[in-house]
Amino acid sequence: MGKTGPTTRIQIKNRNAILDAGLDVFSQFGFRGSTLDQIAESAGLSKPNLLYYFPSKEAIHVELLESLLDTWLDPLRAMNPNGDAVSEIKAYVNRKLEMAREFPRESRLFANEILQGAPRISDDLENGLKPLVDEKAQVIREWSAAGKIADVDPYHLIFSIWAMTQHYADFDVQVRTVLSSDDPFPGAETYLNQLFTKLLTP
Amino acid sequence: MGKTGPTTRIQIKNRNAILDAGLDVFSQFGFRGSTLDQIAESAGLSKPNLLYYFPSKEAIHVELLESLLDTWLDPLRAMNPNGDAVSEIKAYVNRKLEMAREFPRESRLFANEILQGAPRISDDLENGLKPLVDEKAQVIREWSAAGKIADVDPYHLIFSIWAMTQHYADFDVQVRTVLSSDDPFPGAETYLNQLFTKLLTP
DNA sequence: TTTTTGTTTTACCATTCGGTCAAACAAACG
DNA sequence: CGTTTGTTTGACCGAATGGTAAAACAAAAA
Repeated sequence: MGKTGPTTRIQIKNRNAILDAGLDVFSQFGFRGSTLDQIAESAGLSKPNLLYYFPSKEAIHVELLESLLDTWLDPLRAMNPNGDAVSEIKAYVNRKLEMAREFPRESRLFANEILQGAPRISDDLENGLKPLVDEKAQVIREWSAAGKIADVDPYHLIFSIWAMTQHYADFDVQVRTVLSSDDPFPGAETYLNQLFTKLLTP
Repeated sequence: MGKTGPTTRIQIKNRNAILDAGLDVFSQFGFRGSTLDQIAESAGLSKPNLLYYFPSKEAIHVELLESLLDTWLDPLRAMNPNGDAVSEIKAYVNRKLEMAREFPRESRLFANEILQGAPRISDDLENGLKPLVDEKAQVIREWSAAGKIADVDPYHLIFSIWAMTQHYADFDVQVRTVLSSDDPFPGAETYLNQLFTKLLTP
């Protein structure tokens, strides 16, 4: 794969297989705990073949993280400053909860990276996540000032949304142990809607 | 160290140094991502010397986790069924937040283990954590039934307390990036007290 | 068909890993 | 003192790790 070749179908297929396998493995063991052999086997390729598509273990990890952070922030981006304040925030909560259910591996990949000090995406946090959060925090602050929602710290509000929704993906094992493996998501949705209704209603 | 020797001062000192170093390293890289050399260096010992006090890498990890889970659950145990319902729950929240501030390494060690599927403490979750949570959930349910707090799902209430308090330890890097390295804990305490007051007041 | 381009495999390498062993060293005790 | 007990070290081992080289193989273009 010298230069930026023509990108054959087989390349697309194998790169996707590798990224999917990498997501499986990295999200479970973190970067340092994952091995190329694991990823290769999970992708159905030999290790040298895998390294034909990606130059290194780190390259797979970085590509996963960067493409992730974008989609991960989509629900927050979608929060509409001109919509109904309480509904917008609750819709954001529900979208985040939906992502925790649909993409638990992505959530855990991200959690692993942050837990370990975000060595590979601290720049993206600073340049991608922070400005967006600042912008949306300002929107929330204005909603508060206008009396459309209760007066809450917008940053900690956002943190609490992240924490409670991602908890169901990241701490899945613990949650299911406590709930005896019932599907936690229906109950979580009810609880979170109740919680944010009470918190935000002015 | 054959048998259960007399436990000299030097043993106590070195075992503690190893456990502290293990906590440092494991909490940052997870079990598989940590190496004995890292732990040994951090403890100021040679690797063979370290293995004179602990039979294996896993033994250090298990000892850390098991001694942790107990103290980790202390704040929940301390929730008094005969106290004032709202105050008891809010006191629990504050104790948990305090632990996240005082013992972030322990929080991250635990988070790492759960993230990776809790391979080494799933038994303790089942036999230690779950019964306690069941017991306290029952207490909360009775508080709800007696009209002392609002009607909330007790399990998801507990999950949300865990999620929001531990978030400040586990996602410390992200939180500090967003807040530009202000100490997040004072704001967190205010926010969480506000949140749980609104949620729980009947 | 030949040639070129793209793909996969086999064999391999240097380093790091968890862990062992025996010998050296230190402390305490008689 | 000498001996016993407890502690530390240096040398080492087999397995796993991330990664490479070159050749074999496949597909398509000429």
